[in-house]
Amino acid sequence: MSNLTASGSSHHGDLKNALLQAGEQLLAEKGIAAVSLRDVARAAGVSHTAPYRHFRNKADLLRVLALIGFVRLNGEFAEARGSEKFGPERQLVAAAVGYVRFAMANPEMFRLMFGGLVLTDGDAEYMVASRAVLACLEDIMRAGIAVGVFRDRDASELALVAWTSMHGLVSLLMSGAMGVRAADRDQSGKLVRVVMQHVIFGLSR
Amino acid sequence: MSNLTASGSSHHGDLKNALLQAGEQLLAEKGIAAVSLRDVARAAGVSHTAPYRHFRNKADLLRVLALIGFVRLNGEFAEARGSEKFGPERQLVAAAVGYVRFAMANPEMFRLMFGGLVLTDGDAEYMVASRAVLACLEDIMRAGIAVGVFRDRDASELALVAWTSMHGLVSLLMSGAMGVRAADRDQSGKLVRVVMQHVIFGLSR
DNA sequence: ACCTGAACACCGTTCAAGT
DNA sequence: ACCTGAACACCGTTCAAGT
Repeated sequence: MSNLTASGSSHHGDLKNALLQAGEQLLAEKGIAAVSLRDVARAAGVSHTAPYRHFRNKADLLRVLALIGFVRLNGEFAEARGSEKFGPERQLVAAAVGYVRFAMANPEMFRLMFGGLVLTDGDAEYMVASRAVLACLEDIMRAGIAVGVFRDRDASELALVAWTSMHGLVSLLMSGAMGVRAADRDQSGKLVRVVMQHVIFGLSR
Repeated sequence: MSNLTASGSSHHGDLKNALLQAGEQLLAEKGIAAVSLRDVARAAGVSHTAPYRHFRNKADLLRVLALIGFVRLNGEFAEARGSEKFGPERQLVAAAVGYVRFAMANPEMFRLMFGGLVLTDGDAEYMVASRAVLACLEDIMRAGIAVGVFRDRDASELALVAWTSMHGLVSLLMSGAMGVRAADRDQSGKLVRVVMQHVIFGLSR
């Protein structure tokens, strides 16, 4: 009578991954506020107490989900940096565009990652994951300083400014505080470029 | 037998305000995730169905709470601009410092305002409230352009860059993604100045 | 008009118990 | 080791009913 709900064979070995997969899907579909641990378990085809074998509680599952989000975001950044035929400025713009694209494609994941609902104030894994994002930007800035296009300051300082700008832009865009509706993503591309143009101008010598 | 819970005489006329007041306090104390409509009603000394006379549902109460937050934030900005003896650059730094101070003093309120949990995707009041924040920054930028310290661009464009930067900084700071623990607010003051210095450099001619 | 109490369909979490 | 089912103390929301 137990309905094995789609999403492939799961109930044998790696229930943990099945739960995370179901969680990510529910997060994207129903939004962070509407995702319940019982729903996740249901979607994975197990009883609602089974998740407690693999996660301390609901917050812990969400925390791991956020970490997965950081891995995805890092991938987007790495891709931007990978296009080495571009100069540092264009790599920085590409990173910002990737940032926006990631947030637009996974809005609820983005909220989960930066909404502060998950944070244990000093969670080691979370800090490692988020620092990796900053590190990728630092690489770009360092290269730009070496070539002489960016100001000769601490690379981490410049990276922080860059991250701050693109994060603020995306964050405001997605919160709705900028008055841009969810449907108008085309215009946002232009917005990103305008803002990043100013930021790069400020970071350049 | 009904316990009239502190917070002054409320149960007669303006239950709506009493509920908002209780809501704001609970939000600050227990965090956005832990605030329940029943708790709010309890704190206001009424039954848990009474709030429905004044708010459509829980989300509606939270939405109004967020609007109150914007009023507070605007006050902080207005104060920064009010110090007219300062030039536009220092007014901008003052605004950023005020932004940080507000977020630090009301972290859960800040999350509520920008966390996207409340947004009805085009709520009129929300858009008015958030645009007022941008307008205040625009005034500063316009003044700076007129005096010749900022680049001669659209004031709204420069204001957007400024808002983006300070919001991103505060947002990352508070999410914990920057690895700064909640206790270290002193260092953040320095951080704000460093970032804003770069931003202003980019906005200046 | 404004508030209450019971009721409904949900939660997260715990725990004894099954294989 | 891994999962289940009942149980507990909560939710948000609705609705008939009271004053």
